[in-house]
Amino acid sequence: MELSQRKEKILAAVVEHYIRTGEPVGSKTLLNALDISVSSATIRNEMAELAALGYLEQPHTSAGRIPTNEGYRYYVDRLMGVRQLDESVKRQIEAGMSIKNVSPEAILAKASEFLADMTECAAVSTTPSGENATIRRIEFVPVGTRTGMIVLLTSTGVIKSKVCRSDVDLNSSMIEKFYNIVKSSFIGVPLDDIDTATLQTLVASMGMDALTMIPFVSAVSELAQEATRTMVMLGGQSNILRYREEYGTTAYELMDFLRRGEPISQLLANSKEDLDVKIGGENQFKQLENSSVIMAHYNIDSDNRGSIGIIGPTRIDYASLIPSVRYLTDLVGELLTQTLNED
Amino acid sequence: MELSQRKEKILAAVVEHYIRTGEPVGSKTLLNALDISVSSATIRNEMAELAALGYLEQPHTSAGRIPTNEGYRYYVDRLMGVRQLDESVKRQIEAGMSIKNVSPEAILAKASEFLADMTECAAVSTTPSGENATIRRIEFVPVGTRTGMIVLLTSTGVIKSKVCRSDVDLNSSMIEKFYNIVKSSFIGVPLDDIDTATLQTLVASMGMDALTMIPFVSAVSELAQEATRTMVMLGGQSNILRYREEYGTTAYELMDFLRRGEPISQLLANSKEDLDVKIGGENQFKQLENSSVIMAHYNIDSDNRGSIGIIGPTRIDYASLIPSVRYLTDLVGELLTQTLNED
DNA sequence: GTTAGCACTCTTTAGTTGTGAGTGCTAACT
DNA sequence: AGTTAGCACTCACAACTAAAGAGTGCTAAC
Repeated sequence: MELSQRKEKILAAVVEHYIRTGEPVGSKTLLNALDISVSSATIRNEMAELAALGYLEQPHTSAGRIPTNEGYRYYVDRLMGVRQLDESVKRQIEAGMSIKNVSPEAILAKASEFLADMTECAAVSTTPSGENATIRRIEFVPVGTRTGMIVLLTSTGVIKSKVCRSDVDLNSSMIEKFYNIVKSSFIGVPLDDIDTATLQTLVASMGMDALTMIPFVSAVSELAQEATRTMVMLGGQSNILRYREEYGTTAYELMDFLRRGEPISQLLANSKEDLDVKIGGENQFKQLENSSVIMAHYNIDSDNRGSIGIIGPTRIDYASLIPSVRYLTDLVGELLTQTLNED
Repeated sequence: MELSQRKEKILAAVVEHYIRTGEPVGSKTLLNALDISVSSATIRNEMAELAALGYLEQPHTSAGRIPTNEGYRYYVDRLMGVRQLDESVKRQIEAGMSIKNVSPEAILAKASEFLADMTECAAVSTTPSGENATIRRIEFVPVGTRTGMIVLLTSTGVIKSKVCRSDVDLNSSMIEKFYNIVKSSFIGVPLDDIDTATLQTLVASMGMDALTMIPFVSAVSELAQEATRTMVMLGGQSNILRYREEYGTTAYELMDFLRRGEPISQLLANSKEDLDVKIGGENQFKQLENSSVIMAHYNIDSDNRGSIGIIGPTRIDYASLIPSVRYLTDLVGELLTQTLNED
């Protein structure tokens, strides 16, 4: 649906004013905000048509107009200036993310935290998906008479470790056996393939050694699962309360939804675009019907991607937040690429 | 201040009724709740005196009475029956905490999460303090041509690891040198002593090897710091919103306060009692002036203790939550002792 | 197509009134 | 002296009314 230039101008002004003030905007207000030489009556007529087209709505008869979800959508797709990010903001983001010598998880946790503070929204991020990753290496580090730490390194550069406990005292022949098992059954194997079925056949084939090896083998399996699972990092839940006005009593449901992680993970994974905006009901989850999500994706390599996003009310400041999310996401992508590929 | 038996009965009834309903309680209501053969007028007189003594207050002239902080305090200290925990609740807690093969952090995170769900309050826990802990062992696991994982094991059984990156390719002589440094300068050293000053003298004494060793040495130092730092695990922030009524707009401040971690850590550490209840303003932080904190401490050994607590409105159900917090904390203490002492 | 003008709608705020819960006090009772 | 019935009093709360104000939609003229 193509709108006249004047309608577009009016729609944009309504959206921007409403985003700024949270108040329905009337024809007179627009007259001031808009440098257009028509009267308020004309604007009223145009607004009435915009309402008929479904881009604006009235909370009640004698109030100004507010954008509908379709109104926001039109604005985001066609009207919003693709603002270039201020140099100062860029530097602020870079400063915020200048942490080093840390794990991918810590980088992403920091990203959520920082993005939440910066945008005053709730922020989420997911760890790299690591699809098709295989086990590159496994090490066993004895730390006690019966305990050792197993370190797993994936082909995507992720390192996971876990302490495990043997039922009997460790000795060098056991460790040797463990490394044999690792070499024959784990190295080069895709992480997804390490399921309980595989482990059972493996254990079965070990004969009388099985019992002592079980803790080690299952530790490897848990590590493999951890390395596969994309984790969701959540930051700034409390920012939801900044928008009490628009959320009312549903604030609790939203916070609870965010906490769950799993649906967020789906939400982010379902988006194929490089950068995606979902407005209100466009989100598949009803808990988000009054929220907008701005999300971007980072790519470490073709098999290894993740997402970062913010969640706020539908009257979020799209024009200035979208570039921030994009820039931060790109930056995190670079940081992760560095971290994971250097060795 | 010693109250007459009848006054105590009335105070207890007011507290319990108010905790249950959230409504100010009047003399007639008490008449029903109390199996006492006096008239409402007598109760009114008694309540007036309790108010004069500072144990009760009136939101406004023509409303019933609600307990003051002092009222709650008297109730908690002297009136509340030290209820024995139901067997079913015990089993519920045990079931909730039956996770195995995980790190102390994961146990405590789970404890916060579970306790929050169970009590419908926000819950916090701190990792063991590890005072006076020393470095027991350090291992280096090569994982790439230039990267390796350093594993640090403390005398208290805590294991921390970190990936670090060398500026040059690793070779066996470097690793040997690293182990020499470890043996001479780290093993047996208290974690607290590993500060930047010590490291500088250490690096200075290494002469020309210093440059290549710096990443390793500083990684050890970071690990030592991580192992010292008590972390705060937070669960169920969203439960704050269950008490919108009592928190109103301060809900945001409270959530923000919880998120900070550091003050929580102080709060928990400042309590010397085995189990401690802080009511409203008894807390040193003004963000908690409308909240009560129930906290308990676990002891792994004399140098190694931590805390678990819940935070809710002052009209929290002390009688039934205190035993739950205590039981869970004891259980976590046992779990951690097992985890940390077995090797 | 645009605009001035005006009646109309509907929210918001303030003011009014009535109701009910609950108190505090007094005087009588045990 | 402690207890109780009785009653006047207070005050939040809800329901209602009135006035104000913002903003619209429509009509008729430009």
